[in-house]
Amino acid sequence: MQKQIHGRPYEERNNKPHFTPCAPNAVLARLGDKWTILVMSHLALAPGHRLRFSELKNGIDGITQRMLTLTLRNLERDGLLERDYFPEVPPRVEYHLTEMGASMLPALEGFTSWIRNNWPNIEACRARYDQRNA
Amino acid sequence: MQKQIHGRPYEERNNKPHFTPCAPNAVLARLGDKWTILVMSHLALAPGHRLRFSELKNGIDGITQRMLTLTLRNLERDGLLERDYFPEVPPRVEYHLTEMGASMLPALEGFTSWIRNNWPNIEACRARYDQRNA
DNA sequence: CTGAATCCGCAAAGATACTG
DNA sequence: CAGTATCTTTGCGGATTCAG
Repeated sequence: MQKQIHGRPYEERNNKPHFTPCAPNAVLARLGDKWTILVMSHLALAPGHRLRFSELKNGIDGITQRMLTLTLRNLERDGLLERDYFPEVPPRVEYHLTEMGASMLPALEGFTSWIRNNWPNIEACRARYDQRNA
Repeated sequence: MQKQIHGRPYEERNNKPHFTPCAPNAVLARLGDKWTILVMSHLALAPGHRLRFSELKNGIDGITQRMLTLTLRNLERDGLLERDYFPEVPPRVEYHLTEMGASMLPALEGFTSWIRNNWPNIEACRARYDQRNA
């Protein structure tokens, strides 16, 4: 396992940590985790790209409070969304995409359109592969 | 035609989007794993989109034989590359992108260009976030 | 309502040794 | 050269409980 600090991989060179720049994998790893795309998609569709915690929780089937919180924290840390806390009773917390977060949507959509077009073929390839190795 | 965003079909339930488990996460999860992007990038740059096992192994820093084999098997299963075995002595195995695999490169490049443009900002956001929570 | 704090199981990933 | 087999370790994600 490669050493990591703050989610960033690095290697030891001459007893000193040397960071290896690997941005694409870092971003894709986040998007590829179990819940991030679902959170981003919900915010993409929401009016003002804004939803409160409970709306996300209820809208994403099967997600636990813990995983939703962790996913939101990571996206907030990356600057893709912002957290708005309203000290009411009961408390209310809203999340909205930042400008950078919203700017990612077209690029992401462009890539996922490839997936949309090729997914049936991928599934067919998997089925054939699994059949050959049965 | 079913409603979709980011390649993910969804249906309206109580005026809210409800996503059905599907393709984009499956593909992004594969691309986002530790080695897949590196393998795809090396093949993208290679003449004829073709490299032998040892070239990939030597070109990808830190990858183990086991993980390279697993990564290649998964990509082969999805139909993104093909394995060519030459029964020589010593044996030689080459991997090359399929037509579908090559067709993914422009879309992927379009998305990763966003990453390149925004990566410095993401890093700055992370640094600020970590500083605030120190 | 929106989290944080623990504990735990399981699958993924690394290390190492062996093989056609 | 290009894998497979086995063992060990790591870390994600789920379940549950507590708190502001």
